Amino acid sequence: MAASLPPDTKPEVDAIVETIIYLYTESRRLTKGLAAQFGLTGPQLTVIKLLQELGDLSLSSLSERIRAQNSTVTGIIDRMEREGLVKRERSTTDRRVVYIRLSEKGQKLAREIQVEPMEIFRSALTDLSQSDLEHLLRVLTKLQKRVVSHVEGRVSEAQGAPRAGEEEDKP
Amino acid sequence: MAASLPPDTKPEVDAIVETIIYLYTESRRLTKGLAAQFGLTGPQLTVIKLLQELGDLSLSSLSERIRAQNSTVTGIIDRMEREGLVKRERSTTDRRVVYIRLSEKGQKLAREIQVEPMEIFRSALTDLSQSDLEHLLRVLTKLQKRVVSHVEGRVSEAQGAPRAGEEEDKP
DNA sequence: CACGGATGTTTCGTGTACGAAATATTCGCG
DNA sequence: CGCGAATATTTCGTACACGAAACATCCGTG
Repeated sequence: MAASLPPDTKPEVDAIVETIIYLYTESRRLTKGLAAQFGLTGPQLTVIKLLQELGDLSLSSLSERIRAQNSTVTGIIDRMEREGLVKRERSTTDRRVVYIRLSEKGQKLAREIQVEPMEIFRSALTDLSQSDLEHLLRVLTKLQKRVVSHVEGRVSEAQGAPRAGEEEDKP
Repeated sequence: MAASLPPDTKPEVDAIVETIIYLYTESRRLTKGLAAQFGLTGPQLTVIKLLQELGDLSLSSLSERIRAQNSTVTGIIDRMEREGLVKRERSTTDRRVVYIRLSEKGQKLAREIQVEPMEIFRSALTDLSQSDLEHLLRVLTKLQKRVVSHVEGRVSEAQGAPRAGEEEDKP
C-alpha cells in the first residue's frame, strides 16, 4: 500500500467524502426509481439515452462511455435485447465488432423519457451560481488529476518502491 | 419533442457530473484492489474498519452506516462469517436483534490494514488547500440539501426550480 | 392475557459489476 | 503465405445491491 500518510486528517475530508458518497448513491437511487416508471433499470436508461444521443455504438465504446467492463455491458445488452429495446448488429468491416442499435421500441421510449441519468444531481447543480459551478469544477478537476496519476503510476505493483512521485502539478 | 434537452444546461454541469462519477467509481475500484491484497472485498474492508472503530453493531445499524439495505448486508455478513472474520451474536434483551462482532482473525486483520475505504480519494483531498477544502464542502453541502429535500418529497421554498419528474412515495 | 401492528432479520428473484478465461477475428511481420 | 500478437466480445464464477415477501419477536392496548 502507498506509504500511509500521517493521521492529521482534516475534519473537512471526512465530511466531503461522506457527502460525495451521499450525492452519488442517492442520485443513482432516484434515477433508478425514475427509470422504473418506464420499465427500465438505471443502466438501461443510461444506455438508451446514450444511443439516442450518439447513434449506434460498438459494445466496447459503449462500455467505455458508461465506465463499465465489457462483460458487464454484455449482460445489460442481453437483457435489453431480450426486451426488444436494442439489436445487435455485427460490423461488416470488422466482424469482431458488434454495434448496438436502438430498436423502434427503444427509440420510442427514448423520446418519451425526458430525464437524463443522474437528473436530480444535475438539476441541483444548475441551481448553483456560476462562480460556485466554476470553482467546483476547478477543484474537482484538480482531484481527478491526482487520482488519474495515481491510477497510471500504479501499473507495476512491484512493492518496495515508495517513491511514487506523489507531487504532480503543472502551471 | 424535437428539442430533447432543455437549453438551460450549463456546460460545467456535465463536466462536474462526469468528474464526480469518475472520482467515485475510480476510488471504489482502487479500494477494491487494496482490499484484495488482504483477501477482502471492498464492502468487507468497510465493515471491518467500521467494526474496529465502533465496536459491535446490530445488522441494521451497520447497514445504515454503510448506506445499504439490510438484505444486502445480510449477504455480506454471511460471507464474512463463512470466512471466519465476524460472528453473529443474538441480543439477549431483544432476540430479534443480531450483533455483528469481529472475530480474533477479523481484529487481527483490522489492525494490519492501515487504509480507510476510499483512501485514494481522501489522500487527494488532503493535498488541497484549506480554502479549497472549505469551499468544496460548502458547495457540496448546498447540493446535498437540495437532493435531500427532493428525496423527502418536498421542494421547500426553492428558487422556483421546476421539477423534472413526478415520483410518488410515502410522506 | 391475547392479538394486531411494529420492528429486526432473512430469503428470494433479478440485475448489475468485476476479472479471468474462452472464443472469434484481424493484423503485423517475417 | 502463415503464424503469433493484438483486439472485440462472450462466458463463467463470485459478490454486491435492491425490493418484496416471509419469518421471528416485541410491544401497546383492550
